[in-house]
Amino acid sequence: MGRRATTRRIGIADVALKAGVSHATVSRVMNGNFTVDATIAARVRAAATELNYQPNPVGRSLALGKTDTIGIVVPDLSNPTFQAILRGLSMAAAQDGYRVLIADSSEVSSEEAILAGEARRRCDGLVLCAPRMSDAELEELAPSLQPMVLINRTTDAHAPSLMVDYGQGIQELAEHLVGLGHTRLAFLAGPERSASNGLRLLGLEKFKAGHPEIDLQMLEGGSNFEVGHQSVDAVLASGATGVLAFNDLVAMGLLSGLHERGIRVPEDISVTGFDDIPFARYTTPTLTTAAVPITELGQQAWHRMRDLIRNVPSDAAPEGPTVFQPRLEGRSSTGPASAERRGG
Amino acid sequence: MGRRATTRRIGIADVALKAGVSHATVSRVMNGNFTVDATIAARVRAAATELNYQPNPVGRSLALGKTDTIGIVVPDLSNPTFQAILRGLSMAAAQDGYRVLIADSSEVSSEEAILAGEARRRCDGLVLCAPRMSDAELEELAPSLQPMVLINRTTDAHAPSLMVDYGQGIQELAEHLVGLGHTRLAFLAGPERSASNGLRLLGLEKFKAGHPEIDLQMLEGGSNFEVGHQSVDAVLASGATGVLAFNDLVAMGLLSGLHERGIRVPEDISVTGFDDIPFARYTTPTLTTAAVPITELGQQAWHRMRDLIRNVPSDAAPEGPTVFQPRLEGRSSTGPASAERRGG
DNA sequence: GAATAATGAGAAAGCGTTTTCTCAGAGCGT
DNA sequence: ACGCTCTGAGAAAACGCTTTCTCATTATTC
Repeated sequence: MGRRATTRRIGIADVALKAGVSHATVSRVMNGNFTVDATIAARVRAAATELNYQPNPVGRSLALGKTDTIGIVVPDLSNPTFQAILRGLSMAAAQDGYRVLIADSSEVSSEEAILAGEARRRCDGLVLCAPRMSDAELEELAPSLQPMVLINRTTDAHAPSLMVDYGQGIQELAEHLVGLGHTRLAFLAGPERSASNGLRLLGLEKFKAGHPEIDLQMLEGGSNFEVGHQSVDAVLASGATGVLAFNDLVAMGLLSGLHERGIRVPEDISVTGFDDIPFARYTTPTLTTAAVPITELGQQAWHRMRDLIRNVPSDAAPEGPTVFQPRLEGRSSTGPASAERRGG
Repeated sequence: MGRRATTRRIGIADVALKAGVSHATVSRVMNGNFTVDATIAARVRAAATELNYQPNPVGRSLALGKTDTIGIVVPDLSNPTFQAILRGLSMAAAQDGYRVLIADSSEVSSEEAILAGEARRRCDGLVLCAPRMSDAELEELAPSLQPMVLINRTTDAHAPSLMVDYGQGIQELAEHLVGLGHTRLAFLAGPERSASNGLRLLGLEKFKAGHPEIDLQMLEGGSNFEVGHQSVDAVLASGATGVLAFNDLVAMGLLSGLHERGIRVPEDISVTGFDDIPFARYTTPTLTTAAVPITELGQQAWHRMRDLIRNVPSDAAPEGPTVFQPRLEGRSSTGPASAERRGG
């Protein structure tokens, strides 16, 4: 038997009693079923407002087999990128009366699977944001997580996938620096397990192939301020005049570290970020970066999810992953390579 | 009758059938009830794993009268402060096996009440983050939202409340500027409806009373980058040498705008922020601000909520609001008032 | 005016659990 | 050997809702 709450919430039965009708009729009225006589409907509505009746969503969910909630699994909620996706998703879902449940895996990829499964059971669908789990695990898990939408990840299992073309974006940034006369570049890489870092590396391979004359060094890194800030020495040691940071956060950390050393940006060194987070317009100097329409990505994630939930035939949605192209956002952290450093 | 899913999820009944026991026994085993014979328990567990049985949380919620979920209502998810609270709350709640449901009111205070009520019914409790609704409305709503925790807001209705002492913080920042020799200050205010802006104004009133010699001007503002960026003219026109921005975002916008005009910070003008968001350490110059332990605030919100849910006697928790004191974080965006501007 | 169709509302089953109630059977003492 | 307690498991109610099924009432038609 269920637990009896200390003060029982008022339910459909109370309204039915007060209006002198059956549970069924109350339910019908509450759901706008027009097979109910107008007089009775009015009486029920009156009773409902008088008792301040609010249907219990849990009972509703059980009967209807849906929760009007979707889950989102993110590796780290402190990352502005994931925050923006969450926001876009949440806003878009709210438009259609859906709520968002959060599951933060704290970058612990081993917990991700359990977390995802648990979240999925509470929701009508799941958005997996750049999952850190292996391809094999993802594919194995996929069936039990449907309907599911992937962000910055693909899988052979059938699931819509939204990708940002980080490879193309980083290439454009590199080309941008080359166009400014830089010949020695450095890439401040991101986290090992990050799929988006892999895409950047792939893009840079292509870039290298197309520009054998350019010296491009790979430096170890990460994804936050501290990493950028602590990389000043490595960057200077590399002799690069143009630095491609993994993302805007790293770039900002680097900018700050360079400033402390009295090294001028862009006069001495040019720096680029990635993502175009809102802050990038307001750094000093303003940050050249590759803009990712991240909020739109969250929105799109919801739209794909909605199609799945509503069972829209899959041929209405694109088969392969939807790819978002970053847009080069030239600002003042990049400039012509300085004459003296250009030489060596 | 409930909706029959296209492919029925496997339920407790399937496990019971396979193990040759009753629903009840399966439930007992799954919940670690030791009144079940070890042999039978093992058989049930085997059946469960073989069928990959996962209890349906909705059914569970209905029977148990709890959802293991709490809701958070925020005025704007794009605000780093609310993001940080959300993060702290989510992490802390996850520790105790609770999930967080998001309700973003998009600063529309009229929707807030409905949103809150709806979220509450889906959850075991509600965290209201700086609600924009009126005091009267909040108090009227409070009973139906219990258990509830307030952040940056109080109410006469009984509910734990976590407050940041913005008044004290802004006073310290102002004192800091005065200590550096500034005599003409300006406050770039926040949104009208924001309670935290009201607290800052109150603090500044006190400050004025204690420093009749200081010229403190109030400038209209807001809470984001753009506002700070667009306020450069107003700030310059005010003749102030020290500017108290509503928060770090506004300060960063201002910093950027001043930089574009070639006005040096802190040599020509000193600027302070508020909140100490992670970015504040990495602006150029680094931002003097009042640090708010915001993630801890989210954490505390969960702990208060947990006490309410577990029905811990209220005398265990403090009666009045818990107040968090901001800590002055002196960095390089503030410096001695310049001789030439100090005069006029 | 009687047979038929249309309308509207109640009874009850079902959603998937938990938990109380109940009772069969085992263990034990006398 | 009989009655007692105790253990363990099944039957069934409860959680709060939706919806099908069913049937009573009224409207329609020849």
